[in-house]
Amino acid sequence: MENKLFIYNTLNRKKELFEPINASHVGLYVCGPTVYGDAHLGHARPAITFDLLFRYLTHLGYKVRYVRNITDVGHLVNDADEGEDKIAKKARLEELEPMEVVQFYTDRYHKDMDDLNVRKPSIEPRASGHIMEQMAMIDQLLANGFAYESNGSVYFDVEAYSKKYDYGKLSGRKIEDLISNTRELDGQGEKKNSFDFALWKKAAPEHIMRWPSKWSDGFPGWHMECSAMSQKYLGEEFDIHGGGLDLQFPHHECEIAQSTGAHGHEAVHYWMHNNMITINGQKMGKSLGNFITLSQMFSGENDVLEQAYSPMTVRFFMLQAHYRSPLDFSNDALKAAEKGFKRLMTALATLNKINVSETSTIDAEELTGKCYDALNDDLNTPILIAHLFDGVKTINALAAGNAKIDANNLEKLKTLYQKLIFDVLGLKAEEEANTSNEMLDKVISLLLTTRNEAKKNKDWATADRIRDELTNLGIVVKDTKDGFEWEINK
RNA sequence: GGUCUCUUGGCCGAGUGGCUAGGCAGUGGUCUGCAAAACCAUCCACGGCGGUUCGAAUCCGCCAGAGACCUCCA
Repeated sequence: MENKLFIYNTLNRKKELFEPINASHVGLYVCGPTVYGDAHLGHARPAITFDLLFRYLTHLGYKVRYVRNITDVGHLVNDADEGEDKIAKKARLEELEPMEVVQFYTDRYHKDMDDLNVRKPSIEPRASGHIMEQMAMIDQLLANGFAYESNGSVYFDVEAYSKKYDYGKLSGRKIEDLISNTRELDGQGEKKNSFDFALWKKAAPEHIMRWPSKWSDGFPGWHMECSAMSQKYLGEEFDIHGGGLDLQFPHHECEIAQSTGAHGHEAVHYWMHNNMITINGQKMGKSLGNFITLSQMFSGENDVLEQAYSPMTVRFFMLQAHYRSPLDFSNDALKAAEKGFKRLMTALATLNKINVSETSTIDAEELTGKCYDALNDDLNTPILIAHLFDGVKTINALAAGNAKIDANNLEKLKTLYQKLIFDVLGLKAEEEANTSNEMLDKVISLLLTTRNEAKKNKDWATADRIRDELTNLGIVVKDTKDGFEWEINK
């Protein structure tokens, strides 16, 4: 395959030609959700970004193993909760088994991802199912002298690591800066240095989720799971690791330190980070309480929302911005995306009705080249979509008879749109509500047929009355040349 | 406080040292019995002040404003 894909590598802060370790295979790891609540708009960003990457690499002919984890253990809550596990906290509040909570929100997450047409990863490992692997890696770090045990917990020794390797290379941080900038946290007294991080944490008595180990009854530290699971499924060295920009430090920095400390070399060749979703210019986040869940987006049930937005509207909205740019939520922006998406899909339908000519005023090859150039430039979907909209103008001109296209070019154009819109961008036609109710469809068709007969008889009063009454009921009537169309207005 | 990023037209959002981004909205038009929808055309721009340059919105500096990370976070 021709390899022209450039990826922005956070490690070097520049776009680099993507060259996989194995010419035909790609290993991709992405940090997945912590399943203690519904997924919000922010979760959709990495899911869609790396779904796009997964789809594009597959489209290019690579065999991709895409691993996206489920975090169901280990993350500490804020200090008010004294280190209680997030999952355990939720479980206590709702009097459910921790794993019941995990299952509930994992299922909800999967439903949201399906709605967004996000393809399932090849492997979706859970942290709780990989305690052994994490303990083994901790052993390795202890043996290599980059970790120490303290009061039943095990910590990563950042100072020792820094003597040999560069801690902070990913996020551009220096040890000296870290020394003065760490606040007091639970268990600080057990650590040699404030910036050391937990590999294994001894569980407090009230802590429900715990596993026995040689150090203590406890649970793995915040960052172990990704290092251990990526290694297990993708090897000690693999191609791409992705995640949200907010995970760059400390999470990904710690992952690098853990993997390097355990194996003597780095694991990841390309680090990719998607930017944040903001609302009124501020990050959308759980702790800020300003998030909109995906199911709320789809149903419209949130005070911030002026209406419901379909999953494809949300997906298209995100693809219209570059994944490394912050993206601000607003009703106006979503409405614009909704209309734009509709225009694109309408043109796609038009494309199938175009007549072939002997000659062609259209060069499909040129448009194809532009589209792939955009994708190859660090997945520049806004540019790609701009080119697709230029193509929409062309398609409409063809349909109106203002341009000509031969069979060869038409076939190329159709293939291009099919592949890019469905396979790569992962968009899909959304079923109109009217097809879901056959009875309603028949009744309205009857009414509109009657209306058309009235129109033929120039009985405008009757025709308008039917249209107006339907409009009052929330049904929009659209006359066409050979009949009518209708849809339910939201 | 430390590190870093950003500032584009009514809104969203690309890009670039000189050549139309694109979408939505607005305006005008085609179509229609009228409308809606669709389609066509079109207005509006690069935070402020300096500098480099033949030429900068694009490079550099300063100022102003916004944000991210430094703590679980997508």
